[in-house]
Order: sequence, then structure tokens, then C-alpha cells
Amino acid sequence: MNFTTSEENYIKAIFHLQHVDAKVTTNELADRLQTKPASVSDMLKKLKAKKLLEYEKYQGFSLSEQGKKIALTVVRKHRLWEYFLVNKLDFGWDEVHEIAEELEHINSPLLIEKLDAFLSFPKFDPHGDPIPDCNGKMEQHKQINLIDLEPGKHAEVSAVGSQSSELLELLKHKNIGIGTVLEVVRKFGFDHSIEVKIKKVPAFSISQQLAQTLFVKPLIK
Amino acid sequence: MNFTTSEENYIKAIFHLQHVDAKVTTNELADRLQTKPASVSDMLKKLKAKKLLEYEKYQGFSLSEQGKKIALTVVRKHRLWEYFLVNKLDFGWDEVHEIAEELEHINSPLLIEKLDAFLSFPKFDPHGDPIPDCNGKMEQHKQINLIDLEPGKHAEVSAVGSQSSELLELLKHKNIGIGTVLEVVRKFGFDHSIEVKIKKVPAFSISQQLAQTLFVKPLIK
DNA sequence: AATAAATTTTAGGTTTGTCTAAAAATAAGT
DNA sequence: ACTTATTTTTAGACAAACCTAAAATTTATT
Repeated sequence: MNFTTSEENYIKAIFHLQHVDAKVTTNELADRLQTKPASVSDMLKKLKAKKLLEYEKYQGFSLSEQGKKIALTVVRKHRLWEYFLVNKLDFGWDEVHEIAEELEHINSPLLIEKLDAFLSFPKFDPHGDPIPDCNGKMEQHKQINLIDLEPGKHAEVSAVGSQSSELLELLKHKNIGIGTVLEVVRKFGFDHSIEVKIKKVPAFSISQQLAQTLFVKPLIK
Repeated sequence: MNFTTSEENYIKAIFHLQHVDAKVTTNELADRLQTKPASVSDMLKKLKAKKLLEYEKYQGFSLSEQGKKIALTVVRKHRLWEYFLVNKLDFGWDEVHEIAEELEHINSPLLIEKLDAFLSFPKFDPHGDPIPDCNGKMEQHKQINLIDLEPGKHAEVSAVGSQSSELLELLKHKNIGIGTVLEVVRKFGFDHSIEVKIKKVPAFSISQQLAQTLFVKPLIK
């Protein structure tokens, strides 16, 4: 089946928001797509009818398996084009997003397979984000220390550097576990503490010692 | 100023039809764009308002200078992408038209300049059609013998191989001169005669001897 | 020159994706 | 728990680009 540029943009946006929050809300999506909540509601109805969404009125929504598959093909196209623009056409990595945003909607599976081959099957785009293969599989981002995560970036806690009960006590208290998704809000040079945010809970602080024992996988966008 | 995909398609189609006929008609254009005459009328009004067309109701139309300039940028994009698809991605020259038809509407002048450089500034696309440069200039098609023009192709008479009065008499009788635009309808193996058509005048026949003394410049599409 | 035929335009309607304003449902605050 | 605030959905409009059917204009025919 084929999808309009608009449908693809909605699906891709939901895909990216899902990484941060399992269920996506209408306002979040409207905000991301620079459109109005009413327009989002309209589109949700359509995407649900096409079975691309898990969606009950007023209850938030998330992509169906089908929807995820489509999102991954769009992400694949976007990142392959970005790779092409930077590594073949000599663009800077910071000037390609807009153009890739257009190119990703060109509809030709054969074109994408040939482009992939021409580029020698790259695994990561110029921003370091993984490129899904033709089956939607992609390599995990390398796991990094929370202390190295840039402000504004989202990441999923993937490992802890110790199993001490004191650490676990602290993590429990702060409501952090493996799989927790957080965002770095600020970093303070004075004590190297980091202000992080989990979902919509008010931001809180993590000490240098704690940040150094937490490993995270940066999330897409 | 920016144009929609649809506007660009109309402008490009008019550009191609103009080569065959100075004034283009509504039905011709509807036919070429696989749409209805009523839809064409709607769009003509819009394009005229944007000063891309010379157009008076019921009287046919042609591109303004502005319109021609835009047509050439679209043609340039189309042919550069075709070149890319064939010479870099290894497509056959007969499978690239559809894809180029989508790619030509990607809107980024810088992208096209960088693509042009990446391809080493090609002068002709894989079908042998000339690629306009960034100022809209393009090389003329080589002049060929009428006898070598393929059926279905349009061409403009550019030279005659003799100045004999008998030849001129015949040309006058058949209403052919320098600049006359004609289309090869059929070729007959038996006597190598060619059936040609000028505008909407019923097709007529040209002998092998005559075809061999006429030189033409094939026209685009 | 008058009528028939073909072409072109207008009028009114449809779909897609957007909007504003108002109504409905959920979440928050006291 | 009840009222207020926020979020989400619906209702009704609008622009772009298309359509069909009917009217207007031009071209062709007798």
C-alpha cells in the first residue's frame, strides 16, 4: 500500500515520540509537526482506519506493527539520503535535514536498494543515528556513560556499573531502572551534577558519582 | 517564488508541447497530463495570474519568459536525476523516467548544483536529451538526416542538402521550409519512404531521395 | 451565412489536509 | 468530591487540485 507525504510524516513523528514515551499524546504530536491538535485528531482517525495505529479516543496512541514497519522504511530512506548528501555531494552534516525531509517521500523501493548499494550499505547516518536495513533492523547505538550525554538528548538506561545495594537503593528512590527513558536538561560545571527529566515528572538532579555508574543508549532525535 | 508539484508539471508539459506547436491548446495539454480539459482551464487561470503564461480565453496559450525559465529548471532537474540514476545507481535508461518524475520536484537549488558537480556537469541525459545549465542554456541536439529520425519523434527542419530549384519547388509544394516542425508517422521498408505530419494537416509522404537531403534537429520528447 | 460539431470555459461538487471555534472528556486543585 | 483547567475531539470552513455536466465560444460544414 502507498501513503501520502502527510501520512508518512505523521507516522515518522509518532515513531520518534514513542521512543521517549510509550503512548503518544495529541498535543505532543501537534507540537512536533507544527500543526494544530484538531488536525492531528483528523489524521489519527484516518491512520487508525488504515490499521497503522493502536488508538482509542482520548487515550493516546501508538504505532501498530504495520505502522512501525512503515516508520522504519521512512527512517531508512531519510538516513540513506542524508548519508548520500554528506558523503557524496559534500554537504555539511548540519545542512541536510531539510532536503532529506523531502527526499524521504520519493516512492521507489528499487531506488532505495540501489542507493544503499551505491553507498556500500552504511550502518549509521552522518548524525550517528543507525540506518535500518531493508527488513527494518538496525544496529543499536553504542552504550555511553550518562555523564557524556548532551543536554537535550534522550536516552534509555541500559546498564549500571555496580550492583551495590546502596546504588540500588538510590536508583529505587529516584525511580530509575533498566529501560527508564530520561532526558538531560542541564549540566552543572561546579559539581558535574546533571539535571534530568523522566516523562513529565519535574526535573531532578543526579550527582557526578551516580551519572558515572549509569550507562545509557541515546535515543533517536 | 515556489511552485507546487502540479504547477511544475503543467509548466513542463506546456514547455514540451511548445516545441511542436507555438500555441498550445487545452485538449492537447489535458491529453498529455492524463487529465480533463476542465482541470486544465482551472490551472491556466492560476498560472496566468502568476504571470507564467501568455493566455487569452479560447485562444490557446504559451509560456511567458518567466514560465520558460521555470520550465528549464524543472527539465534540468529531471535530466540530471536521470543521469544520476543511470550512471551512478546503475539503472537502465528505460526505467528511470518515473523516478525522475518524482525527484524533479525536490526543491533545493543547492542540491542541484552539488549534484551537477558530483556528476561532472553532464551535457546530455541518458536518452540523449540536452541538460540545461544553471542559466537555462543547453546544447543543441546534433542535426541528423530525416531518414534517421525514429517514428513518433518530432523534429525541426534545420538545413537542406541542396539548393537546386527542383528541390525548392518540391519543398514549396509540400509546404516545408527551414524551421518547419514535423513528426515521423511511419517508415516504409519497401521504398524507404516516410510518412510525416505537420501540425494538424493530414499526414503525407516523403520519398527516400527527399528525406536524404533534409536535415533536422530532433525536438525534446 | 447558418447550423452542426468540436473545443473550451464555467458552475458546482469531491477529496485531502489544514484551520478556528465550540463541545466533550479527562486531569488537577482545593 | 466537585469545580476548574487542560486536553482532545467534533463541527463547519477553506484552499488546492481534481471531477462531471452544462454553457459559451470557436471552428467546420453544408
